[in-house]
Amino acid sequence: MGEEVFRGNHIYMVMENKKVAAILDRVADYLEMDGADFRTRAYRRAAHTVDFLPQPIEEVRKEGGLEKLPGVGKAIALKIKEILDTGSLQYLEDLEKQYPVDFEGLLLVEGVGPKTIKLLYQELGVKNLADLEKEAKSGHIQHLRGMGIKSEKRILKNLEFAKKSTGRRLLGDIMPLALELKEKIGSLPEVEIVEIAGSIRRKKETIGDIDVLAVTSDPQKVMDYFVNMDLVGGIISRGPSRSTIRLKDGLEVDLRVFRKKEYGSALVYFTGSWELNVELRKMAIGRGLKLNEYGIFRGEEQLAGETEEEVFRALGLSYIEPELRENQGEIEAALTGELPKLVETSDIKGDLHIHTQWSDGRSSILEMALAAQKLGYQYLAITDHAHGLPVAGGLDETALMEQIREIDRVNDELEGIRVLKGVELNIRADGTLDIDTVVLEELDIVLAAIHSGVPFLPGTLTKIIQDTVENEHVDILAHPSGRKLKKRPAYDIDLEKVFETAADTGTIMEVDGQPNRLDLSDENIRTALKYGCKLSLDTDAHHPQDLQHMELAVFTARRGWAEARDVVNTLPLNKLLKTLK
DNA sequence: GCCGTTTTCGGCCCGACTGTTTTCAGTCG
Repeated sequence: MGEEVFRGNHIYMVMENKKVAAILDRVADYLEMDGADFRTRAYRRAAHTVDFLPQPIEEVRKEGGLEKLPGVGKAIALKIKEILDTGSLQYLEDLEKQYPVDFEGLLLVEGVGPKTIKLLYQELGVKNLADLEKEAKSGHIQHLRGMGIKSEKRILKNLEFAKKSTGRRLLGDIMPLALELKEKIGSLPEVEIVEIAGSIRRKKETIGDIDVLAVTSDPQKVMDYFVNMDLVGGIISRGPSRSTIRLKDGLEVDLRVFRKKEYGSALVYFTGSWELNVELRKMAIGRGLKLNEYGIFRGEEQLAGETEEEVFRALGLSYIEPELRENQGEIEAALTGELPKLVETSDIKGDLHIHTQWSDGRSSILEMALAAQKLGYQYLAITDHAHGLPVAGGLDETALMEQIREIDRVNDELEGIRVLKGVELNIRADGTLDIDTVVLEELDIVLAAIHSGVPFLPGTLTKIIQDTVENEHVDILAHPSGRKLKKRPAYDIDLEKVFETAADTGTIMEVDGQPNRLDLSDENIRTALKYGCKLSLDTDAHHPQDLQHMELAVFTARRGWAEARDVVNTLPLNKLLKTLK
């Protein structure tokens, strides 16, 4: 399963689940063009199920479990089988022939949806963004049914953004901006409460837009301020309770205003996820209630709404942390009181993956240690690259021994924090590690990782990683999947096998908090925990400021249902050292 | 197309905003 794609020296697995989900989603797009409301929804739901499946869809199929998946019935199960067998879906190809349009591109244009795409294609033959631009500029669109001059102008304007759209942004890049917006809006005296909702609050690894909620006595004034902020590039819509702007850098921001007694239900609703909202509303209906962003109602009477807690309680649920709200089992856990007590940033006692000037970092050992001390840590591990990674100016055995002595000196200088001696080994194509074991025995902690540019033979990686995990000197497998967000997918590794081995040997799986890594991913973390693996939440810092990325590692771990007891660097120093043996 | 402590048939989450409409469709979240 999984077709192999060669790119440079790397072999990537095209993930079947994502592919199947994308095809089902595209079918939904086409169905939506024809206004097939509920069939559209059915395909979307099935696509979502497959997308979030914790195991390969092929496996489910082999076990005969396709039709047991939520949202998958006879018809869609058959289509999934066809996709797995042939790599494509005849049904979709027929639809594509009927409407040969660049759906993905056209949908990027704000305000253009499936119905408009159909209209544009049938009336004007618009197939892609270039066609759309041509027809809009020549004034043909304004004469279409349901269109007008304003629609045409809007399309032209939004086309510019669509053309340079970079898609979703990284959580780590967006967070500072979101917090700045929150602060600006919160600084108005009329604003009683302001909060960032949406996928940022759920800490998803990539973000499509920013959702802001505010409670205020003067909505008019707040909206005025919002659409006129200096960051604003354009106003998409504006109303008394909701406005949408586009920032100068292209990102969309929504502001919605509520009354205090609605705030909790509004926050639940606009935090999402969409899938969770659907479930919550169904639960409300099942209890003879109605749930919307204004509260939980029996008839006209609002039973709950001011806080999230009371909204959940009214549905018989305990409070669900935003990071868990993906309709991935958290409702069931909330019903039975089995939600995890998620790890928090304040639980973290140290950082176990840090680089310095000795390899490709920017700062000295002492500078990193002082920065770590400021964060209240008890320890940090210096883990510079070993020499097998020439691009990073890695250390050989001699240099590493020298660094060990330097760390001793730094430790003598410091009080209240301990610098651990470590290294980040590079795993070679033949599976060997790039530092002699005699030297490894001098270290407190050993990380091993795959790095780009190593020409592994197809199909060998899983075994090599398993061997690495079994190596008695290796404590932590760093950024295990090797993915880089928006850049490259994970390496062709069967992580479940790796987790199984790691749980056996006690080797720790890293959650790397670099904004474009977040590796392991939330889904991977949940799987690793099921196998009984321990985690280390690290920053892979190359600069003192990078130590702040611990938050991203924690967010990701929380999305993976991790508790403090699953994470080794929540341990105090002495216990950590025992764990590392 | 899916699904069932109302149901194997008849439901399927729901509201704001815009632009085009004389009462609503499309889009978005």
